[in-house]
Amino acid sequence: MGSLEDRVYKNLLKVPKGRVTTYKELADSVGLKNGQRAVGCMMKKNPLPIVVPCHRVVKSDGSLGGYAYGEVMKKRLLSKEGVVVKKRRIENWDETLFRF
DNA sequence: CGGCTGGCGTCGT
DNA sequence: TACGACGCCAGCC
Repeated sequence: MGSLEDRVYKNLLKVPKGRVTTYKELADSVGLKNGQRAVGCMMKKNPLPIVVPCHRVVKSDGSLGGYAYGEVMKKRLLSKEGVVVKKRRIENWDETLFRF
């Protein structure tokens, strides 16, 4: 507890369904100014895939980015939560993006 | 302990 | 708007 990854996961849990956050925002929220890739690594290593919704983490330009279980699955999961994804791009970006 | 890779970001072309 | 190059931080070999 208290480790970097734990803080990342905890912050990610704050993101409600139907909203998403970005690697940048998440990294910044834990004190890392340029830890976007580091966050990606943590998501990839995600020890609690069910509890931690890594599919709600997308790129800053509105594209979904990658996903350990495939981008298709990521898109499906997001769509199920109400996030509209149009050709690898999230619609209503400012409405969908959750800010800490 | 050194080097490479990766679910990325930002800037320049 | 799309693509390429460089930079960043945390793991893995």
